[in-house]
Amino acid sequence: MTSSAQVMAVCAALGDETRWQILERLGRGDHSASALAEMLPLTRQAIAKHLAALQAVGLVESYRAGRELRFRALGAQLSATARALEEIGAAWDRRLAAIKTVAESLSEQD
Amino acid sequence: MTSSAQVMAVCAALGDETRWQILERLGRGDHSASALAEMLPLTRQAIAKHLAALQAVGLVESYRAGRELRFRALGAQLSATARALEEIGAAWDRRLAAIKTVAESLSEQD
DNA sequence: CTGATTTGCAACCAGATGGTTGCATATGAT
DNA sequence: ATCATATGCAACCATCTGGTTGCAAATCAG
Repeated sequence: MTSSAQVMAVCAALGDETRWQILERLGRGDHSASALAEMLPLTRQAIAKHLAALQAVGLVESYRAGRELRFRALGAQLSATARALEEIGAAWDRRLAAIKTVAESLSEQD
Repeated sequence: MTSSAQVMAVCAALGDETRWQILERLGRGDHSASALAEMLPLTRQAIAKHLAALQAVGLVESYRAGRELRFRALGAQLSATARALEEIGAAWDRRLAAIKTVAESLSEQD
């Protein structure tokens, strides 16, 4: 189950340009904070903070490789969040469709 | 088409507790900023700002009803964002699966 | 017209957040 | 052992952002 608070937290993590740039790189290959710092116009520490934020909501996981700590993008969390949003959106649309139906049945009095 | 920047903007809008509370109310019925202010422990102006943010990314739309301005939750934008995230998540998982396959074929040398 | 209600706008404030620099610590290679 | 490289931690800073108050303007009702 994906709680409502979890969905919000993941969205908050995804609501940042820099974090998306990091995720785009990680989506194509694992990298350490230092490696990412060489690809992006940012300090390693700034990137480390973003990676921590992403890891906190399960969008990324880390593993040691020698003396470096590599990060990997996790599709599972993203997909779970997507499904939760899809459901909520569908519920909103169902409500609107129901209202429209009522409006149409009322206008049948013409 | 849903651009990458759009997805980020929608996520940013969804990354806020108060905004979710507003959306939850709007998901069950249309309301004006003033009406929402009576349901939530917030000033009307605070709510108006949030509604503007939600409207800016297409999660909500407004219409006049007499002297009040009512807001309605739009499922379409939420669903579109969900599909975009789902695709990205799937791409990440495909990459991981491919790597795993390579690893397995290498270990067949035992 | 008058009064009540609702929206709209601007200024202001405190705390969160994205980013930096600097230094300490750990680990791999020679 | 030594040197280079990578991570970890803390302090600090500027800006963004969520929220407030106050007031003006528009609109419906009597």
